[in-house]
Amino acid sequence: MNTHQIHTPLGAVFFDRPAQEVAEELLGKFLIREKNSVQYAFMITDVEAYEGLKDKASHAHRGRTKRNEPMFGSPGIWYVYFVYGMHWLLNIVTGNEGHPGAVLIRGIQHVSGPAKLTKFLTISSKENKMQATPENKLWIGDRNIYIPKKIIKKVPRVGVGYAGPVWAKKPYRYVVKEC
DNA sequence: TAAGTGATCTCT
DNA sequence: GAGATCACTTAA
Repeated sequence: MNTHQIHTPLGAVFFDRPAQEVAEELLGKFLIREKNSVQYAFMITDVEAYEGLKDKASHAHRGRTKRNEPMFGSPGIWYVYFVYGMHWLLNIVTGNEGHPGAVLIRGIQHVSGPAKLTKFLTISSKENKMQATPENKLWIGDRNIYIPKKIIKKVPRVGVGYAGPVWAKKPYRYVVKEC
């Protein structure tokens, strides 16, 4: 394909860092989906970080299983899993191979809610473990937009009460404030 | 506020 | 193999 590339695709270098750092910087980046040779780009506005084995809210905290295996994989692959019998959730894997970490993409402009997002972009198990690259028709691009720290809200993650008071309260959800 | 829905994980 | 749980959404 010979499309004019206005976004720089983000790769392993960007994602091989702590999930909290990647999460915050993902705000203002673009989630890009290609359908029928057309690229659709949406600015990321809401994310959550899941970092390391110690994070009790993370799927990885009980160690490696078949389900959470992608979290232990190389930075910049997708971790897509099924919950509540009906929803797919999209995560990008962070940290080096063997170190479990991921950022849940909760919202893009005009689509709030992690399960609505995957439905809207037709994301499911097919994307699990795939590299986030243009070739795979689902990736994250940088259009060099700067989100001022002032308008980033840091709040507790959603639906993680089971993690206990300490981990449930960590402000690992990053949201771009509405203006 | 509660139900829907099924894969996954943790016990027996 | 059984039972509980779950990074959610929608309708009431």
